Amino acid sequence: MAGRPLTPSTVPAMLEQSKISNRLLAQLSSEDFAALAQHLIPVELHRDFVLAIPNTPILDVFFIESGMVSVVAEKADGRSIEVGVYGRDGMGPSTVLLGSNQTPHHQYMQIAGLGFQLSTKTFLEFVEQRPPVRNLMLRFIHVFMTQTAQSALVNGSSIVEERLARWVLMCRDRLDMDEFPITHDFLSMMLGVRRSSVTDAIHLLEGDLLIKATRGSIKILDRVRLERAAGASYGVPEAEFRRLIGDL
Amino acid sequence: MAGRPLTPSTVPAMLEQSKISNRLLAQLSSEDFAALAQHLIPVELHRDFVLAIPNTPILDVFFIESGMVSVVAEKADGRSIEVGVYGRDGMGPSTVLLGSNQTPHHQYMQIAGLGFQLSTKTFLEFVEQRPPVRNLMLRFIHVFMTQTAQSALVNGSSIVEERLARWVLMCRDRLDMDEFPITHDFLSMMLGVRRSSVTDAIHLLEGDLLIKATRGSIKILDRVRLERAAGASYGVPEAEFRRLIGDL
DNA sequence: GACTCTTGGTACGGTACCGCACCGACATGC
DNA sequence: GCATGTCGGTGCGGTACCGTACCAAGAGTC
Repeated sequence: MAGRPLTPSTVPAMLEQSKISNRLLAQLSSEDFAALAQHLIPVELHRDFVLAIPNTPILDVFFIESGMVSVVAEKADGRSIEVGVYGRDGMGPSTVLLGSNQTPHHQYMQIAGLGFQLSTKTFLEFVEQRPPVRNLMLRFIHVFMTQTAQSALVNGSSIVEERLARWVLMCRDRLDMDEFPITHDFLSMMLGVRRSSVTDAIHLLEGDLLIKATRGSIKILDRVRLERAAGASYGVPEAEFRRLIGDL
Repeated sequence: MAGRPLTPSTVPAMLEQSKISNRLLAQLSSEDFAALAQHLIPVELHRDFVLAIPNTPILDVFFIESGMVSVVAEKADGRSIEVGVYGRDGMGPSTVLLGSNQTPHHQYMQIAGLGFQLSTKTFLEFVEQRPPVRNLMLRFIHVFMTQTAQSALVNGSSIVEERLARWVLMCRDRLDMDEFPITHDFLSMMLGVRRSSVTDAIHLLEGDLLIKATRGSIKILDRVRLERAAGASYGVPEAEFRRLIGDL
């Protein structure tokens, strides 16, 4: 595959599967990958880039190479909360695979990155013809559901400090950096708490030397102890991912 | 179909689709229903009947005719919370359709009822051959995901009184009774709060004459105003169900 | 009728949040 | 240099919960 001469139809991307970060694309058979690659348009996904508007037809789907997507549910009264995240571990909006061409949730880039775009129509036609691809995508959806359920669990039973530690770990898992740009204000929307509650929780984790926060950025100092700080909030969906898809 | 003589292979159930309560089975084409009906074993589902044990192979799936299933996530520290419910509106454990033969969650009958059982293997072979059936099931999974996301949202941003009102409404939607058996203790597990917080919330709703609680039972007095009390906590997954499947 | 178990009402102090607000530190642009 | 906007630290009173505990009312058993 590599080194095959460029032809007009393959100009947009001469992709080598071995260089792909996306865990789903990396899992495909080389044939499936080659066939899908023809449709993948490399795109830059800037911060706040919108992947889905609530209750609006989803025209394109995205495989994430880097950066992170927040999936956010909003109440009629304006309060909102993150119900899941994905990055190089997934694709979305995955709801199109379940026969719904729209979702009640927001989806936007929380951390800027790169990805591949293709039309929903093309994607669905493709997976329809390739059951193994479809099955892989469905397993990802199961893992994502588990993550949403975990959010429901911790939102109802864990203190902010633990939930913050979980969020930082989930972010770390999807980026290859120990430091990433995020403001207290955004975190407060993700966790569904007051901005100053986030500030307090950050100070607690900083006091234990687990993270170091600077203006607009958080850096992980001690991942192992950070997992301990997250306690039972972290781990279940991550284990499901490894069981059903592979290493994160 | 009706009145066809009983033969050994069809003895377990001579089912008429028009008499089925389950919303998914009712949506099937008459052919698909007839084919599936041969595999359906009518079962009584007593209170606390277990449909899924966490991280344990799922050997059978169930279409619910009456009663209600709680899907419960549990943290390592023992705290647990309900992440979804289903009854005649669905089936489960639906995760088998996503290629996972187990789930990290508990599933058990919260309100006793009736249903149909069939082996996971038979079910998966059946849907594999019948795309319309499969697609219907996947749409149900989308709706269920929406419900879990809504739980994450309200657990993080609504007071107990609202969440209780939501739970009562979800229960009402799946049973045809305005009164159903449930203790404060069970509700406290479902909502992830203290038992006496449930008692307090019940008293608030009773004070507004929205419900009437007696020992081990809750009765709805005014559904319209109860929806108002639930506020933005209730409605989103229910709208998705109507959009993608039909009347509840 | 006495016993036991389940269920629900109530109370206590404690705390993890809340809404709101203010101000200083920092970054960007001119 | 100054202006403007973003971001984070802090404080205040308030409240919706918490953990724990005790007791009474109802329901089933013998």
